[in-house]
Amino acid sequence: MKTLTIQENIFKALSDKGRLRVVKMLQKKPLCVCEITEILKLATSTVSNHLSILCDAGLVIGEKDGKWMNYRINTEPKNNLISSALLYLQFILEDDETITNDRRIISSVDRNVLCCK
Amino acid sequence: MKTLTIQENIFKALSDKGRLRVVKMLQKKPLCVCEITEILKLATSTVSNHLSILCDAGLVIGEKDGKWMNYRINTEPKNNLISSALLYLQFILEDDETITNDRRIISSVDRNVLCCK
DNA sequence: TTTTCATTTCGATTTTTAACGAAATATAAT
DNA sequence: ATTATATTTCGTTAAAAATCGAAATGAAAA
Repeated sequence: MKTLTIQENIFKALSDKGRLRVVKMLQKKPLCVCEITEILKLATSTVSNHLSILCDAGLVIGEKDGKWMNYRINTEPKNNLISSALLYLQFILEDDETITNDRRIISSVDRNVLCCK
Repeated sequence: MKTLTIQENIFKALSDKGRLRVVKMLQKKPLCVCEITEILKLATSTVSNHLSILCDAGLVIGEKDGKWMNYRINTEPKNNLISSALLYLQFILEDDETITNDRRIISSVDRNVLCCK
């Protein structure tokens, strides 16, 4: 059976506060796991899992970029349910305190400094 | 603190398959708890809880109607995030098997027959 | 006013989801 | 080749959500 899968996945993917923050960050620029980890203050494995959920929902795309994985908003969604959801996500939460703060941080950090320990 | 509340509630509210089905049913006509219970095949208390979550999210309105509570889609949302979410919900899942079947049932049942035991 | 009945609230249980650290993987740098 | 490091996978634990039945509520019907 298993109907409703696509939409269910989209809403489920967005029902987590952290994942919503990730989407709103990626709207500004692609990010790697360690950058997102630094901002969300979660374990790397947790962030990686969140990203795979967003990818499964079709909202986000992950691409290898040298040492890193670059995650970005899916710009060519197969499904118009996904593209309309992404459109909706573009204009919500723009003035939210957490979102604007997250974006301020990502615009000022250097991946090479942030990720190397 | 507690930012992201409104949107979080909307997505959380829609992240449950049963609640999504309720919204899609209410798009066709207002329904009482026992009608929805009959279709979702869940306990009355569970359905009542789902409805309160949808109401809290601002997607649905509950109104006393004689013996019953009528639940309907919120037609005058205060928030444009809610109204745009409701707009989005109008055109998704229209050809989904579960949704069309739910709607077929609600259009053919009589509340007075269905609810009196 | 007593009964009936639709709905809600409550308490408990089960299921699902989030989170973590450790280990595995894979790739770039040395 | 070996080391370093970014990410993923795995196993476990903790937190949140869904579900139920029973009891409470409240309004309509008798």
